[in-house]
Amino acid sequence: MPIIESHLLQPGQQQFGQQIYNGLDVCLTFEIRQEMGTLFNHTPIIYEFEKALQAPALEMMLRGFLIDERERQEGIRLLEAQTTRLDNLLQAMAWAVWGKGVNPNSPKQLIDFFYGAMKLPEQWISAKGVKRLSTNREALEKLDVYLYARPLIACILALRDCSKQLSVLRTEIDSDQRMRTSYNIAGTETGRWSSSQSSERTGTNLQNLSPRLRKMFVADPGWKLCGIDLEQAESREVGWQHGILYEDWTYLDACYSGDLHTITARLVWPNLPWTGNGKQDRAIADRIFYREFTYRDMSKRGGHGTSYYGTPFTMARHLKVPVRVMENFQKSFFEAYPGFRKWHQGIALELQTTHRLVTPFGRERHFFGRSNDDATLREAIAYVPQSSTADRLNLILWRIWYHMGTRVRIMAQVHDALYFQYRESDDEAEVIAKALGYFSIPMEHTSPGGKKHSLVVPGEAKIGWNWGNQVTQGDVDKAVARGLTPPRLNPDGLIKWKGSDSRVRTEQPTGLLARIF
DNA sequence: GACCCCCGCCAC
DNA sequence: AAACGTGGCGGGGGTC
Repeated sequence: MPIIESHLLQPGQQQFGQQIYNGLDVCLTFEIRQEMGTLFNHTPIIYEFEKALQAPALEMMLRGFLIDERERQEGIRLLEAQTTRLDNLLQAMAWAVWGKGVNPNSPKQLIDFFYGAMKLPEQWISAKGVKRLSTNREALEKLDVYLYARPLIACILALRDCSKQLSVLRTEIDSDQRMRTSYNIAGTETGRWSSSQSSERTGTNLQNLSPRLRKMFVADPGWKLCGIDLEQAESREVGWQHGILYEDWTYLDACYSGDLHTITARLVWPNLPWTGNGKQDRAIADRIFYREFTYRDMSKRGGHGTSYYGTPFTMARHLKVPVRVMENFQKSFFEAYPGFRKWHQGIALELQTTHRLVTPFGRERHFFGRSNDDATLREAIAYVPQSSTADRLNLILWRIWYHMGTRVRIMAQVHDALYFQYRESDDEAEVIAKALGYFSIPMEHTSPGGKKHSLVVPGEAKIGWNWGNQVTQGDVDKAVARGLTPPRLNPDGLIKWKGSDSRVRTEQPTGLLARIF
């Protein structure tokens, strides 16, 4: 709260009032810093690390990401046309039902419409101990069995999807055609960054863009984009915990095997005719297990939830399979990887005793929730792998920023992936190899028997001229053959880096060269 | 009109 | 009884 109501002052005085306010604010920060000195009984390594991250974060925030205006306008045009078409349909149907229109983005109106006027069965959801009527996607999909509601539901879900995408496409960008975000380095419980609209109130969160919206983010003229993901980062951190704490290396070994999900499928369903041959076993894992789900699908989607103490009930809902199926899956999964039970119990014990966890990166977190509450336990179980992955990625980001200097420009951070651009005139293979070199973070462990183990999380690089994935004519043809809506061509999009790229940029961002040169 | 909460939904 | 974690944003719709 400003100590002087700024609207009561003249412009000159207003500035003075804000200076007083800012001055006092800085004093508070200073006092907190002094107190912190007495709190640390060790080198405040994470605090120093986060201070170091300010430089690359601020650089990204100042730089912004170039927007291809033509692509943005085209996206808006297509979505507006689709919205008009769908909304006309929806309103015509709504009038037929209750003699007036309905707003697909108003839960209140939809509750009146579906559960009142149409008398469909009410769909209740419960969250944080509160039950409420819902018209979210899951609720509407349950109403989809009523044939007369089906076209309405299809329209509403499609319209929500359109409006969600339009809001991102219409986000205000800065006058230099760049979208800027504000990264908050210390904004989460785990050490992940958060991202929100910029300090000028332009731009938006750049960490939750759906893939089809990413195409409008493009490399600067003369530059090319590289994105590097951490491969199975959280799973490997989980496997590492099982190993260093309980000497169970089964899960980490499965991660290293090259196909975690097929290995899991082998362990969970040992009586299938596995051969030990990678290709043949993959084919077996790709057989249908239940409805459209393959054994491998179950291992992949069920494994992640089970790792984080998901209940059979929730996971069954998520995968849309009977609870019984998930119960059997979990039982086998825990037998296949005994480290999970020990790890979950170990964390529960830690919550009861120290209320505190420390990650392999030295990040300490105190848990203030009730230590016998399942919700607290789930937070704690997720903490170490999620936090470690954040610190791992940010350490690599810092190294690339610090050591590669002006050769690269860091563009974005998305929790387990980073994006930078490099000059098209540069030696592409060398730049990427150098960046990948910074992904090495050695962690070693010697088992009681003397066997050495190490944690390795490789980086996987992609390259292109915009942030979308490449879409070729072949991809379009494939979609048409399957009767799907064909995706839009994107020859300049990201492709997996395999040592070279023979492409040439086909689309130059519009109206920019004149502005820059 | 400013402010706030709820809802739904996007990402990793 | 509750039901897998971490975030941020826009629209609706209420209050003041």
